[in-house]
Amino acid sequence: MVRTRFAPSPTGYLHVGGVRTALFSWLYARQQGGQFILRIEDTDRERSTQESVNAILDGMAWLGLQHDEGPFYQTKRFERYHAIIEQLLAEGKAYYCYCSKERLETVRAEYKARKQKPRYDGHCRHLTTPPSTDIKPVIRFKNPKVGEVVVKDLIKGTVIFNNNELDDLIIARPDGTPTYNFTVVVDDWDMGMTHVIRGDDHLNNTPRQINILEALGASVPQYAHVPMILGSDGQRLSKRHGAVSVMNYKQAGYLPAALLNYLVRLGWSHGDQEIFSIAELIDLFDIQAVHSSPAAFNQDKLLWLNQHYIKTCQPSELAKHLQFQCNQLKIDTSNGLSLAEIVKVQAERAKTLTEMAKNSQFFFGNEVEFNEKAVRKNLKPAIRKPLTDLCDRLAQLAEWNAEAIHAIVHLVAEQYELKLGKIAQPLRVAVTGGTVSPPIDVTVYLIGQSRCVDRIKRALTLIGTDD
RNA sequence: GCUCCCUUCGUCUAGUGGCCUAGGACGCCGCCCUCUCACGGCGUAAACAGGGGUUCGAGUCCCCUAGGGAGCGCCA
Repeated sequence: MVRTRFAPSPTGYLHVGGVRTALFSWLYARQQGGQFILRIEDTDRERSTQESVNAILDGMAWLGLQHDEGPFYQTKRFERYHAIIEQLLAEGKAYYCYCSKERLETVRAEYKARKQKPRYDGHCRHLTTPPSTDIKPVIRFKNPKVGEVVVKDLIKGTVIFNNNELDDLIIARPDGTPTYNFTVVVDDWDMGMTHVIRGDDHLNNTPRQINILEALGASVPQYAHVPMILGSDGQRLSKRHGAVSVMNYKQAGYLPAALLNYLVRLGWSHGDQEIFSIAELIDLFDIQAVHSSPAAFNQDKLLWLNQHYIKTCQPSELAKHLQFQCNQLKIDTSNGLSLAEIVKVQAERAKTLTEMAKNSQFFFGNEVEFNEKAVRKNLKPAIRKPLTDLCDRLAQLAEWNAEAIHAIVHLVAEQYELKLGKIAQPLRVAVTGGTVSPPIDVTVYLIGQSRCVDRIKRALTLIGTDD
């Protein structure tokens, strides 16, 4: 049974890079009929917060990346870690180190001066009796001094590390709390992880973890180190590149399906296919086909995908998302107009739901805000008569539907020998306040008869008298 | 500095020795459609980092160089 996990540390928001890793992990588990586990790595008590935990949980839920087990919290597993540390100590596979931080720094500097990788020199490795010192010791793992560790990475291929490059890492602090490289190992082992899919910044940690695993007599999982995501400038993706937290994307009006589709195509592809449903991904995704090189995040392409999903999403479903956006923007939608109807006509003219909400404000409320420039340009004296006429005809229209409205607009245009645009655009400004909207007939139809008539009348009062 | 990773259009990518005068997508630019904005359709420009090998033949295999990145914590 395949078991994968996502193991973020709750020290901030849920980053899109983390989401991509989680997605890969989740897809692999789903595809293999395995299980996906969520683990919160909160051993850094200084920086871990409940808000961050919530952000992770909320983000994963929003994206629909459901875990089968967990969330497990490392802070609740300290007894287990202690027990393993005691065992390693007893077996002579770990030892107390009384070196001062100052000494450690000196040692590192010395290695550096000798053009070698800075590391611990194993000073306390063979101590048989504790030295007389006030220093509370840390506990270090006895890393093998010779031989090599071969990592058969599903993405990076075979990577070989020499043990003499590795030092004896600290597995417990003076206060007894375990450190990262140790807790992951114990957890992955205890939780039966068969595949460890994580960011490639952990590739260098892998040989140490494998050594601990072997000292514990545990089996070594398969590894897949996924490259990180770059910003548009080729640097590691960070806040200064814009939104990096998944919740930012929710707020900004992106659909989960779009984000997921975008993220999966960053480093993975299936021929020339661009659009993938979740079901297709579960079927087609191949962890071994993930690129070993990093990829840059491209906002424009995400926007394109988002619009694609907006255009293809069920109106009733989209309406919920639009409602969320309207609430955020404090747009009152309680005037009875169906959001699903609005969504149908606005889908092809919005890349995000936030944009859609903003561009749909004229559908709500009674009053409309007239754009000064649009009024000046389109509501000129010459249009007064045709627009008045149009208004009357709309007011008298017995059957209020887009076809009938369409016919009336054309009729008035012909009557005054105006090109359609010459009457449609002033009408648009009159009923929406601006120059941009869906086709004028459906726009007028959706706004409704009485409101349209009221708005046109008001627009008529804005026309200057200088003719 | 050391160890490890990476390198096809601006970006995401196809490509697994001949099908490549390198394909698709986003974006850009142009044209068409058109009542606005869009959608859509069509089209243009745009890349194998450099150098050596191997081979009849290399984007594809090997080596070197250059460039980029990660790690080298009592952070995760």
